[in-house]
Amino acid sequence: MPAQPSHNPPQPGSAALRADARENRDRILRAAREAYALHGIDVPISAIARRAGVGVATLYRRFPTRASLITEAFAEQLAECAGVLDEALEDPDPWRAFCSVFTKVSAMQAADRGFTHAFLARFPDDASYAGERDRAEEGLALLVRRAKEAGALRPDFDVSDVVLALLANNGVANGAQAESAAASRRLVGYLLESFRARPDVKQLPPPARLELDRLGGAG
Amino acid sequence: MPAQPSHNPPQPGSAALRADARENRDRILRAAREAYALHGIDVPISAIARRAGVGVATLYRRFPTRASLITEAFAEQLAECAGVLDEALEDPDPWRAFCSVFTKVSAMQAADRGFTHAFLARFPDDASYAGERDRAEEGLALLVRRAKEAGALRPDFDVSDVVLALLANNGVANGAQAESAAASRRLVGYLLESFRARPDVKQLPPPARLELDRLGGAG
DNA sequence: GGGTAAGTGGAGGGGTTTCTCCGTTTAGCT
DNA sequence: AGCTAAACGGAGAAACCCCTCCACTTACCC
Repeated sequence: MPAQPSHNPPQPGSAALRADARENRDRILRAAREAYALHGIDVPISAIARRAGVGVATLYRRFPTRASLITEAFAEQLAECAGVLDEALEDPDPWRAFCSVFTKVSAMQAADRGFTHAFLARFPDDASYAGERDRAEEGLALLVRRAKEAGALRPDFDVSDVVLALLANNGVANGAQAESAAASRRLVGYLLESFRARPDVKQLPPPARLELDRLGGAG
Repeated sequence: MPAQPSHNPPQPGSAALRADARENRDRILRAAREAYALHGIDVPISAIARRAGVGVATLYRRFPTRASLITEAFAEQLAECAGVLDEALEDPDPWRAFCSVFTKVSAMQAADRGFTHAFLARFPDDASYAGERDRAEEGLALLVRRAKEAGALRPDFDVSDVVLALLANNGVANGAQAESAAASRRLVGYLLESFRARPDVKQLPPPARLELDRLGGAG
């Protein structure tokens, strides 16, 4: 390693930063996550800077645009989602796997006001996440197919119904204020019950063409 | 009628207005409804004034605050909701009545982006709607009780689950952009199926304490 | 310790929004 | 037709927001 005088390990996103700058960067991300969880993504940049104890200029040097701060702040939770999916894909019981993903992601939505907006609406903007998104969609489709083949998930369930359910849960999570966790749990209970395969299936309205991108955020 | 020189009948909300003022008031309300339906309640006042062909000052004279314009603009749809409920209360089949209310209100939500926000969030602000709200809650409770007693609605259904379902549908309506109508129909289909009484009821998470007021809008 | 590039914070430009002030216009009664 | 109170519209004040510029400070290598 001849041309690398730096001796702090180059971590992704904060490589080759001076020690104080790195510290500030971390505090900004922490402050952003806290603020977004409490008040949603509409929190002004200045409020995040104040909470982090830095000036706005410092924030803007690390995160040149508002959207970049948002995507970075939620990268961790996005990874957690991917982990939930991976874990579920290893579960031998397809229905339990399906329930697990839906339940856990819904709980994350309910716990963090800004999560869904960042998760759904900011996805297409940043090309670096395109691969991860595709992988998630593939995994989800696999999960759904397995659950159907096992006879646990109703046959007319569409992959887009996952998005539908997440949007519905988002509406509850953002609308129910203090009760959002309990409300979300109950909605998930209802929805999982109707997703379950039954002998007397009734005709459903056709699925909507929902994509993970092209979704207008709410909240 | 000695002390009433006016000969235009005093209509609610626009009593004793000069002819041109009344005309403008109506055009403002029409413009507001159109704009809110298309773009949600975040549309700036100036855009509504422009669409109505009046100046901002004219708008502000009739509707002293932004919120007052919103409540007035949605008064009609609110009345439509009340009509839907009244109609359902006269239906001899309680389950059909229940489905009808949920389906129709959900369709209204999906058709009009700003509807829910105005409907839920603006309710408590204006005391004049308190009576109407109480009446709606009573009617809804009656509808739910009847449907349960008829053995059509599952026994552990809570009245707050109506709010839960409307919040969920709102999330879909606001998030699914162009597909919101189809998406909403499908969600309603799923939810109604899980609300229906069944022999093999599973334990649900407990209901959340949701009230029609105290709801943070998502919109 | 000293030099220097990297980092910092606050002031403010440019944009949007809600709401107000005030000089001008007009409906409607006589 | 003339008068007057009612209604009008546009400019702009006040409060936000996102983002940038620039004079000052500080970490880090020698």
